[in-house]
Amino acid sequence: MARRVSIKDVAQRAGVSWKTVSNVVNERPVVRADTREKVLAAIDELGYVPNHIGRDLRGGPTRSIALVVPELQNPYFARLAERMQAAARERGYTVSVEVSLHSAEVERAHVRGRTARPVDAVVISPSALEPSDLLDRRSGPPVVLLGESLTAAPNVVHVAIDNVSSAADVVRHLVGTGHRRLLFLGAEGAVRSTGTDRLAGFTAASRFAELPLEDALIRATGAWDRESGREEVLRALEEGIAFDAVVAGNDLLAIGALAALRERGLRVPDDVAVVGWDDMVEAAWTVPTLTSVAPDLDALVAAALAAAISGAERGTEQDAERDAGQAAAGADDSGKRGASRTGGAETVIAHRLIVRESTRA
Amino acid sequence: MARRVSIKDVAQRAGVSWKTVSNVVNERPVVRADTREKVLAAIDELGYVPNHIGRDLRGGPTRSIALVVPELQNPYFARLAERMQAAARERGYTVSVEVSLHSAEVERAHVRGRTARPVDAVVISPSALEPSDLLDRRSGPPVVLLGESLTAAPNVVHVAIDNVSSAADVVRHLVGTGHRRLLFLGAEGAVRSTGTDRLAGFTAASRFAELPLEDALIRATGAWDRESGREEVLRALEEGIAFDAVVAGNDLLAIGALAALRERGLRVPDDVAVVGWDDMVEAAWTVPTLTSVAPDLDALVAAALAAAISGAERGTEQDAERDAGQAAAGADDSGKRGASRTGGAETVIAHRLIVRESTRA
DNA sequence: CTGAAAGCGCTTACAG
DNA sequence: CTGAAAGCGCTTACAG
Repeated sequence: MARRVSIKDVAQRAGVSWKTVSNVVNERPVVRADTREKVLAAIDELGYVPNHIGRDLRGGPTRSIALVVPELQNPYFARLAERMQAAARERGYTVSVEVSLHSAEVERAHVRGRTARPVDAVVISPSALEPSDLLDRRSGPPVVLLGESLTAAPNVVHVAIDNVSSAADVVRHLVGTGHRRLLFLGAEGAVRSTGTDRLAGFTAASRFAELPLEDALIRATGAWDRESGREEVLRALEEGIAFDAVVAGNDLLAIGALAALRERGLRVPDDVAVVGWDDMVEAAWTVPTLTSVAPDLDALVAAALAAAISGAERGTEQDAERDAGQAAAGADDSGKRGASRTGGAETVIAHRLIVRESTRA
Repeated sequence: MARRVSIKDVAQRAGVSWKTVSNVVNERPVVRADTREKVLAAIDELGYVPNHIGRDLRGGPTRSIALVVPELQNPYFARLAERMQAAARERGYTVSVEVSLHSAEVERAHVRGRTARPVDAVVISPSALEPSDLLDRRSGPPVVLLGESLTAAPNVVHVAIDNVSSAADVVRHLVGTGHRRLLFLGAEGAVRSTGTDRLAGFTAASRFAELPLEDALIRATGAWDRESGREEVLRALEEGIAFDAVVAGNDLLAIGALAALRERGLRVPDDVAVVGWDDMVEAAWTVPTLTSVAPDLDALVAAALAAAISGAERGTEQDAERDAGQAAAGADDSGKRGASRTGGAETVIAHRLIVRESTRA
């Protein structure tokens, strides 16, 4: 349909130069009140919205952040995305939700800034990313990792609950309600991840409580979804492994466990207790309802956003410094930059165990 | 961190003019093979990704589509978004997922193209949008409405399952399994919507089957989520309304109904059968599992995307035509434009009723 | 307080 | 086949 209305249309309508319109839009205090009114009126009549593309191209901050999640099928990520977008909107930022579908390539591209549209920062819940992807990068936007510290790398910070202690909390709760043979669902490979940290906490606490820790009680799953959880619990049952509780790496796996136990006629929590992580909304609606480790989601979103924005603003400053430096004399400012980029900051988010029917004594 | 690598860096590295790089990137067949190789090598070494912002600003297609959904908390929308983004990626388009949180203002802004970054088309699952929002607009991107035809408007098409007949299918299934007092959950207001169409089909089929249709059996809910479904069923029960089946406007409401019935000691499906719409993944995991109307999601995504892309391409052509016309003589090309913009196209997506435990005889 | 200039990265005609 | 020019919408110095 008709052409988009540009700053020049507004200028013409208001009878001023189009640079003046820019001054009004950007709330620069140099415009006389009546000129300002005229311009505002014209903006309103024409329904003008500044085209951010012009600004973006101009350089400087785009005020946009990419949120990269492995999938949106997992309601935890869906909720996270929804909250992050709403919270960012309030702060004048735009969040573009990118679904990686567990593709290392997609994750890498974002982390390295190899995307068609530049952003000021990327918040990523990594799934296939490897430490080297973060260490190798010679450039790229500030990165906020949701979850474990894959590795310490410059310009990368982490926001996560304390997965090791939350796992210990889970074990304590289970031991306190009389369970001893705990099956861990969702063991993962070598790269440090949410799963490896939860397992580490599980193992440490189990050892401390002198619980059995046979290999057969530590189970990997194909994926972290309902069906994988169900299949792995069925498999354990078929193998004749005895256990009186399932500690699942997330709620989806736990829901699958619930289904497997029901299929085999085992009662939850009487025969087997079940716990998960994430406190998805669904956890309050399963039969029986599901005990789960709940991250303080508001805090998580706020911290991730704050880190992204501060990274974005720092990034912009640095660019300014660097440009200034280059313009001045091509000076080597590596010292200065190194200082402001010390990475490895980790924000720990509070969590609590929401006890529901799947683990009552 | 370091400046983004631009087309000029590549040109310098390859020892050609930067316009030649553009020719290579855009696969224009005017570049000699060895020049081309050199450029490709430089692109690879530098990790150059064309900055789409430059293209966007240049005008013409951005190859990006906005998908506006009311919420991501509803797993149906989350899955839709995930699929749409993946499908679009395959076709060289970008999908930006925008959560409106049921805000009429946000929905309106997108439909009118009053957004900070222009897109080629918008696919929207409207929640608060009114017919006038579509009729009034004098400009804006091609719109694909997911769901009912709010109204016939130029440059707006619809993609949806046949909600009226799917509701009739639900009633037929219920009558066939011996149910007569059906409670409808999720009645909505005056504006035509998914809910009103499902209710219309429900009402028509009920009348045809000579089922009771008292006002008390048609229930509105606060929202279309689990808790609203639960509350409304509890309310109906408290009012002493007798019913032997619940027809819920979506699966979330149905899951709430399941919980309410369980709380009151009613057995599903023996005492009360329950059906929903959407066939969310969760429907296969509830207790009992939930009978649901499943849209052919692949077809829905494909149709919505095809409609958006064809709208986008048509839009671009028109712009070209218009510009040409203006350049030539400021000719009035309204006739031409009117013809290519005839709106009101509706694509009907196949659906089927997935029968699960919540309605077995 | 307002106006004219330069430039962000790219593409689209056009000239050589 | 390759190069130089203009312009998309905007902001950021700078001049009047």
